[in-house]
Amino acid sequence: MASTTQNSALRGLHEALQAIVDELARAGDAAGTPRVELERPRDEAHGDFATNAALMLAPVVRRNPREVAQEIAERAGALPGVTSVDVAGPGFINLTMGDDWFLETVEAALDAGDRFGADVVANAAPILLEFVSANPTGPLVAASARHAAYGDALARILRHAGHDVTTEFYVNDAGRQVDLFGASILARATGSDVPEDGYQGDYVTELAAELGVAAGDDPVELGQRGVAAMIAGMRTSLEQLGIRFDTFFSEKSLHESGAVDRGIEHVAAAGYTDDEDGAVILRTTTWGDDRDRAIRRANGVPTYFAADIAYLEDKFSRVGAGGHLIYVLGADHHGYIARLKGASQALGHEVDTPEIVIMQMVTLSESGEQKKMSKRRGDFVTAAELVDRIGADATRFWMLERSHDQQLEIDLDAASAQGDENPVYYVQMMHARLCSIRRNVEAAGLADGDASAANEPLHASEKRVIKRLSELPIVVADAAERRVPHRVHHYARELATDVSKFYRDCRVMGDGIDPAITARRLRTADAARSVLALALSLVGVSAPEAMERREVEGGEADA
RNA sequence: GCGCCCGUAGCUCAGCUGGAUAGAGCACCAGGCUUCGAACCUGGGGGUCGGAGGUUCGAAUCCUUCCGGGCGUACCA
Repeated sequence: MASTTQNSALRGLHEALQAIVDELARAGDAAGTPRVELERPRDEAHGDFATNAALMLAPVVRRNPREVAQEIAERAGALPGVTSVDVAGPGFINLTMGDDWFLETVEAALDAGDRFGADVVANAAPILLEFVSANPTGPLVAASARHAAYGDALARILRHAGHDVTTEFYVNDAGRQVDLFGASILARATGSDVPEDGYQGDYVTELAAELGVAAGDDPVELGQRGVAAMIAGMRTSLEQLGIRFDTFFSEKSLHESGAVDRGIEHVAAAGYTDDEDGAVILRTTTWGDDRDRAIRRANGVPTYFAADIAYLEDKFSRVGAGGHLIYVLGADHHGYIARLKGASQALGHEVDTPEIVIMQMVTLSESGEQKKMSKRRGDFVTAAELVDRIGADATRFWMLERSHDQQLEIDLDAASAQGDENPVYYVQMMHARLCSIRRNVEAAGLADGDASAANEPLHASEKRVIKRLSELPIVVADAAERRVPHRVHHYARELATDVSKFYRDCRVMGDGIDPAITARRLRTADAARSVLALALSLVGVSAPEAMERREVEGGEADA
């Protein structure tokens, strides 16, 4: 059982409110019980937290919302940490918390350390998470960096939330495209024309030189060697981003092991296929696909989709009963959803698995102009170039700035800037500043003061930081359940902003500051530092203890 | 044609499992450094949440429809 320490005082409050509502729902003979929300009111005058519990419950028990609110409020007022409750508007319940509650929250965050908000999911099923899976016929492109940043952050968040996660990269090292790649390499090496639909980029020429290609080489074998080289390069690019996959899964291995043939037999034996002029067709329209799909051609060769079926079956066997599959696919793959889910059911699995997340496109712009990207023409920005230009932390931070179902445009001018335009440095700076405060307090020998002797109320800015800290477990749970790592990115920025205000209003040490206040504020600063570092780590961004001092621009200010 | 995603401030976008006066960053204007890091902070201007209907006590959020943009629609991989 997860301890309340890890789950924070806020989660405890949330659960207590839910319990009150559950009870009133039962008492009111309601069919179900609504899920109540606990949120931060926009206006701080409304209290520290607010809940829509009464507004949710009222319709279920067919009573007046304000009346229900009054009833909930009476009970909520008795909850630990709550100092006052009031009912406002149509039936909002506003809660104000006492200083003790805030101080406990700080201690809870410090006790939990990097396990704060961990193990928050109820059903921690094992998850096999596949992402990137870029075609190995070229280098990793900048767009793939979005998939990489998203998938890796999601894996980190899911693990923190309690899931056992395996990350996987599916390598399309089989089929016609690999042969075509080999033929393109050979053509580049020998100076002949690249085949139609072949790969044109300069990287192919470079690769040919690297591989020491000679005129008589076998294009098929060259294709395999080329793929191996591209995968090695992708691994390097991913590692520059701090991303390491648990497994690279070879499509070719499915063909070689006979798994593809077995998959075809499996769905055929289940009675879901038709023979069409010698080809084997899977009736995916049974499950909502807009057309049936060939899995074996008339010439006997299995299609790409047949390998997908075998891969799906292999994944199911590895993740085990109760396990869960997540595919992260590009927007240009949305047509796969129906057929993949169809294949899953043809194999006898449940409807809602595998889960497919569609990532929208990302584009890069510079000087107000969008950069074109075409892999065939070889005209693209690689992930490695992007990282060289703006750095790994900025790449990951920017790639996670937006929801995955939103198209994203990254302005390279802003992303490579060292100043205000670049929020990643703002967040890191706040972390460095908190580290600096601790260093200063330690140097002054004030780090071990008695915080409990502090006898003035907490400043609003200090309370605001602590409220934000208390929300991390909820943010993690939400980001994990809804597969939205950008929530954690935004959380980190909000926390950084709160830290900045705390820094402004609550000097930790200095002349005239009571040592007890110094001790208490240092606890808050330490907790904020710990949670900020944790949030950054969940999105794969580093939390430096110090940053290079930035020189004053120009210098003519004094002139 | 059909299918999926999107349309919120000048720009890039949060908010979308319905709730209080629609937010952030950037850009713009005006201020602020003798003390823990100014990569910062304070204030200001800027919105028919693409349009129109509907459901609801309440809609940026749900439904219908139209308009606009992206992507897809292979016995390619």
